[in-house]
Amino acid sequence: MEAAKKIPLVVVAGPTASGKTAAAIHICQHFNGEVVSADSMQIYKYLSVGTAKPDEEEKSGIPHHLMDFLEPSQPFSVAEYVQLAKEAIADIHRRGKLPVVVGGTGLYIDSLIYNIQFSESDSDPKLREELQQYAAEHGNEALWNILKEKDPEAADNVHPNNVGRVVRAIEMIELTGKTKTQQLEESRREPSPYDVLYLALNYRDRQTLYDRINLRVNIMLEQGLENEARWLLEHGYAPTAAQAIGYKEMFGYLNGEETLEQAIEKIQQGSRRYAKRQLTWFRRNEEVQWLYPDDFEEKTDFLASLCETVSKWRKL
RNA sequence: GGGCGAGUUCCCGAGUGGCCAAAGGGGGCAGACUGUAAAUCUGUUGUCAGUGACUUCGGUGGUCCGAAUCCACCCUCGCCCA
Repeated sequence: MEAAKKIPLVVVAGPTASGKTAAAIHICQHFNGEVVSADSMQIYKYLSVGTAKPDEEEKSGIPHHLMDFLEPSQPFSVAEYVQLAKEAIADIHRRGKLPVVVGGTGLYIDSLIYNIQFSESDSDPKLREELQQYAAEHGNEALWNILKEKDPEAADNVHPNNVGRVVRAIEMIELTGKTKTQQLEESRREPSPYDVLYLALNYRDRQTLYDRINLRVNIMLEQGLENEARWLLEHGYAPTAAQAIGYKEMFGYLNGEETLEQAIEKIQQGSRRYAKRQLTWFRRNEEVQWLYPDDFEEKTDFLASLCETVSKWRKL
């Protein structure tokens, strides 16, 4: 009903190595768009090969936002992402262009497009430390029981072994005086300012996706993943950046703890498992429109079909 | 040619007469997910049928009420002696 007033926005999601980047750039070229990255690792500078950032040639002159702007020594969070992405989108829209949100970080995408409100207070490292310690000494169950008492509903939604989540739920209460359950509810009160076309790429044949992943890892190595990993090791990195697949596995090799072959295998396997988790995330969202490149003989046919989907949506 | 050791479910690996469809780990599959999210966590993993049945532990044949577990022969691999 209010759709006309909302900001139109296309999301191109999907698992790693599914072809999101190329698809998004294609959309931008045909619909006068600009890319807003929704990737928790491409935000970092210097981590380029390993995060599969598009190079200048691939970008084809399309502006890319929220990519390649943060030092690896800096931590980052969803809340910050949403804040920055909102600003970027508003700016793109103001200039009469179409924002195209591209990435595989489901949490970032959904928090952004469903307009999740994050509370002011964020985290308390000291408290986290204490709670972690408590779990280590008394058991995960014991810590979980504390949560169960303060916020039964939140407790029922988190497994005792997921200590990080249990800690955060308790932290939320300590920091704000409100339970996680309350805060979740409050976070969804603001309606979304966006009119979203939520696309996600996938392959009908899982093996095709896995083959693409394995191949891409090999290419990353040829393109200098090792050097980027070495750079990270020498210059230091925040816990956030330390999680990036490709780098953490290379550290073992660089330290002489394992062979290059072992590292490569781990990277490929880690990437495959990551892709699976991404699929689980996007699959549960009924709003997502799935697109399957392997339904088409030629890549150009797929891209044409993609444009058609976007066209139809724009005419609504 | 002789001696010894090993062959277990997708992989590694426990199991040495019943409590074994077979520990544990890996991998696979499925799921959860609101300030670390490329992270974290959960479930499941012989087949079929809903408390049961059926096929499996290199092969074949035996012993036994009963075998992955014992015996015989055979095959394959590893090490040692020729």
